[in-house]
Amino acid sequence: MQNDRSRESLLFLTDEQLRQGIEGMFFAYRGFTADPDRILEKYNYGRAHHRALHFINRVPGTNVNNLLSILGVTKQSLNRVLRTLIKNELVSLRIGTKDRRERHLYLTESGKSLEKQLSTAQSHRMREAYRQAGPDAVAGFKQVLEAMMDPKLQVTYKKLRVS
Amino acid sequence: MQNDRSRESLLFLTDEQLRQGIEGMFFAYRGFTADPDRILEKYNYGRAHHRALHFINRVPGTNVNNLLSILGVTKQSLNRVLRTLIKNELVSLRIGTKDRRERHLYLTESGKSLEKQLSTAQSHRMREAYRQAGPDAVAGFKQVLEAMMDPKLQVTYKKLRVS
DNA sequence: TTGGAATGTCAACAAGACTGACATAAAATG
DNA sequence: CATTTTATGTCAGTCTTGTTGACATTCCAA
Repeated sequence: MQNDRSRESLLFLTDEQLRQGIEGMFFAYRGFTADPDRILEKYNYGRAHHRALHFINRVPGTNVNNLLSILGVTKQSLNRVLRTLIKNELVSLRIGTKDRRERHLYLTESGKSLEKQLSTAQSHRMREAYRQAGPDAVAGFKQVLEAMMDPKLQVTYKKLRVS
Repeated sequence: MQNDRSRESLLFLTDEQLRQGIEGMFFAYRGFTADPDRILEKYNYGRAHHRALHFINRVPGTNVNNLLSILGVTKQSLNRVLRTLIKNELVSLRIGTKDRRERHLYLTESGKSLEKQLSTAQSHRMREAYRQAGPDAVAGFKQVLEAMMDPKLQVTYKKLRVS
């Protein structure tokens, strides 16, 4: 049974198909980041700033540790980015009421504005790609992406979906 | 007519759907690079080396300019990587016969061996994701990826497919 | 009260991208 | 033949984003 399924699946998974997937991810990711990158450049920010803005917007009031586990970088690395964003008043800190060690992160109005600008640009390309490919393709796209994630990130991804 | 199509398309393209796509790309790309990254670390190479190895393997005998346009980096940046790979005898140079300014790049046996190791690891995850998602999903996945690329890279991508 | 967790900060470093300037060789062109 | 353009390499310097390691502060919890 297991054997039948494997054999069947392997039939359409040629090396060529896999290679196409690999190169597809590589080239598509370039497109995926190209538009926000152009905007970020104007403000002298980088992709790390974008990612922080995106997820603070997605999970307002998140603490630093949670953001760290989503972004998968070291606290020192994130801290540098957050320091800039706070200094420039795109992000605000609120000390936790329950646990006062925790810093809860929020976007300020300017932060929301920049995040909106970035996500609009990125969504525009995504929307166009979705439109060209059609609804069925989009469903498949998401299935494959989800299956490609590390299990832990898959959980993180799904949690974001629910909230 | 244009209007009908737009309205219809917009129906399934909620902000939530687009956001999911964005986060999906972000988390999936992490998974996509995770396995090769672990191997590269052992040899003190980075993603840039992997990309060079991948495309030299894909287009044996490519010249530097062609590789530059595929990778989308500066020659200084690529040169640093190539220098290391040539020094460590993973890549070999041959001066062009027709145009002797050109350097044609090839993988040596050790180069092929490392490339194989990396692509095997990366393909394994891709294969698993494909298997889990199924053939239809894979077709959709590729359609969306292709539509997400910059037009120029789309051409590059297709050229690789043909050769 | 003491240990540990959450957070922040400083210093040092590396990869990998960038720009700019310059060198060389060879092809192409007037 | 002289000049320009192309392909490539290299040096120097900068930036972003990641890393480790060390250490301080705050404060919850046993």
